[in-house]
Amino acid sequence: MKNLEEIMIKNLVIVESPAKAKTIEGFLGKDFLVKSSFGHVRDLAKKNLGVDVDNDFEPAYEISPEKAKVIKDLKKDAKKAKMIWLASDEDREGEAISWHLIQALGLDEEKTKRIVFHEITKSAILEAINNPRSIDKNLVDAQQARRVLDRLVGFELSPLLWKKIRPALSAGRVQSVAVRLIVEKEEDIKSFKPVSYYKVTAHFYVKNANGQSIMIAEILQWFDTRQKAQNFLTNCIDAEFTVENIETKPTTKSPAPPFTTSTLQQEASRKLGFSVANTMRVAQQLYESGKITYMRTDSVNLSNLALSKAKTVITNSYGAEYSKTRKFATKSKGAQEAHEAIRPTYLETASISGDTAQKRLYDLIWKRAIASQMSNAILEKTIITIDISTVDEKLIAKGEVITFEGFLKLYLESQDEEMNEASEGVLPKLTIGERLDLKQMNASQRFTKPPYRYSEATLVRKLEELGIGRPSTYAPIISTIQRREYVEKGDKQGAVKEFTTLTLMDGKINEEIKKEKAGFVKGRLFPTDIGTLVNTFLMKNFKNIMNYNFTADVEKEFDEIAKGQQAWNQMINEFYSPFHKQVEETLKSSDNAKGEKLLGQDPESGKNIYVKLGRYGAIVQLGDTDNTVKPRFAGLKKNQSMESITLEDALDLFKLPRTLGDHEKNEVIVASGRFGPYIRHKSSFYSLGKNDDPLTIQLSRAIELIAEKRKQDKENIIKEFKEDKNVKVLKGRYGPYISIEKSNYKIPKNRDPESLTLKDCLEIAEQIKTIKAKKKSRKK
DNA sequence: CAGTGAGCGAGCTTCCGCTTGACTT
Repeated sequence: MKNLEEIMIKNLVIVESPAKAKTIEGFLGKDFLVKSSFGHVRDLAKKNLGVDVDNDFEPAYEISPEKAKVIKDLKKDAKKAKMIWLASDEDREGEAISWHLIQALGLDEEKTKRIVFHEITKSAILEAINNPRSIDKNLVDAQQARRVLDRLVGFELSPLLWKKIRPALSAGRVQSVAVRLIVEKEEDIKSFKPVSYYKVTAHFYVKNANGQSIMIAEILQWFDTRQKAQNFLTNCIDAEFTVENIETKPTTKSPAPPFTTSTLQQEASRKLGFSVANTMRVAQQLYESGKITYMRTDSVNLSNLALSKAKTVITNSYGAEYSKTRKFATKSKGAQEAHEAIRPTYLETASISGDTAQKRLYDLIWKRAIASQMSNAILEKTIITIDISTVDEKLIAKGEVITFEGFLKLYLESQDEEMNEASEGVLPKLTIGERLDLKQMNASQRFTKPPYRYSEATLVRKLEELGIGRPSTYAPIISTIQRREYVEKGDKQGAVKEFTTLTLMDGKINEEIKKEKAGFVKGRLFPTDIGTLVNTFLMKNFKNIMNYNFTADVEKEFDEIAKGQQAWNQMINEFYSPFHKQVEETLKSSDNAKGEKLLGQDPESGKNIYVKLGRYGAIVQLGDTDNTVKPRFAGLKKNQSMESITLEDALDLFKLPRTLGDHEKNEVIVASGRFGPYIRHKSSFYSLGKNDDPLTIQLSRAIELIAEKRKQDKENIIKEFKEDKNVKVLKGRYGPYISIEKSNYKIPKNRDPESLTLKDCLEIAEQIKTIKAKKKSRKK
């Protein structure tokens, strides 16, 4: 039976994703075999440049090693099929995938057809089958131009960094600009000078249904000095407050469009605290289990089927007045819209089974998609203007009441940063001309805020805004720039700030100094020394590549190629000739790219002290390298940076290592290493505590630390063997393990660590070693 | 988990965009 089926394959359809293949196969019936290419199948040669720059930029393509099996299987199926339908995505990359498939599979054009659809519905697919076309070579060429340009930029700039700064660094059209954004944000924050101002608010007693309450109004103008604020309050001491005007106007709020990759990443970060990578991992699980549509998309479009389904769901759950069918248009630069927006596959399914993360992300996607098809919310905004008899300034109270919830019943998009405290709620019923009874008036000191550092999600938003990167690359970009150590994710500490408040109450003005702790923010992106250094180097020598518009500009050219108005290798030539010259000139210039900076002279020896980038990070150097005497080096501390370190800081760093004295007839030395400050004693190492300062620590404290560590080590011993002192069973951070000389081995779960014999230990170690060796050889 | 850093200079590193898999017989 199985054989019969295989022989009778009439049609082979190739899509990009296996989950998609499964769905489509269900629509098409038994005459169609649907397979997946798993994305691109060929790429430029991994070694060397992969592009022949002397021969019209001829690309050297090879089947990606991890795709060898895919190609082998597809070849087998293609041989048996009467017709092959290439159904990769309808965009530049998708067109190229189809073209590469023809080449890699050696397909006969006579029996090959290209079809496209951008929603996975039966009707869309049948329509596609009925309207096949041939490969759009112009679109393929646009992709080749994109690919070759990225390779040339990446593989010429990176080696330049290896020579000029340090090995294994990288640069590219996308990652280098992402780093630039973060470096420049940090510069903006550093140069920011907060300005203080005074904001005046008044509290009035008012009557409402429950008796008495308080209404808050504020002066829209700010006072730039304390004196002006105080003068204003003084003028108000004997003032009368009268309702001058009440303005009420209806306004509406519209729902946000359904999710794209970028908006999903942002909202999951704000509402669920997910990292970009986590969001994508969970979304992939939802997609593979058929719960949501494709999660890498730049489109806000929903299929007609989804629109009508949403209408039914909303009408049934909330009533027809809550439904409003909307078509959203994509705004973002360079969007290619090969897919639908991200939405639940079955809109009638409001919640799913799965783990907590899956449930929460699904809930977010469902609410966002449904809300996007709901009516506007209708609000009533009220503005009450209050006259002050003694001054010109007016007090304003703002209120907002929802008269029809609409989509707000379900979902409201969050903001990235804390909004100004707009106390908008229900206002009391007042009449024009009514006199108001003042409880108190405050003039409170505020400070303008520095720019916000990027989080992963806000960086993605910025990149998308600039048209840099694609839905499939936002998460990898973020991990690349962190893996290269250009950028670090860290927390922003909230600093305590003092501010002045003046209060007018019962005819008197009181001054009070208050303290306020600014919010602690998690997961911000900070540039590292090396990130800053590489950015400075690239900005100096490759301003054109680093330009925020570079991608947008070359995209315009890719579009021309796609329209057949320009040959792709001609476009690349026009870019490459000057670019390559730039690279060669930069290589020649004996530029000091290690960021070396003279901090001053050592007051004792008069030798120069520099800060620069060493092989393992930033270091300070005492003495010059051209002398016969070897200079001294010391690494910077964790919280120091090349940019801000001073001569005094550097001199402190050279005070280590220090000898504290003798203990057990051996010297006790304190020094600073890769993992922070430590004590060395009898060739053993002891880390300093959090509150110990290596510059001031005393011998007594060091002895204490040594004793503590010894005690801890003893407690960690589960088992020792008299026969072989090198083998031990120990308790570690990740559970019990076997230590043999300097290597550690995890104990299998089904073994009891207490009862292991020496022979057992050696056997376990041997097993783990052979498994590891196998894995290594397979990787190669 | 390990406590370096120049110089000498083998052989290595690197891009962006598409997609998930993962050992045996």
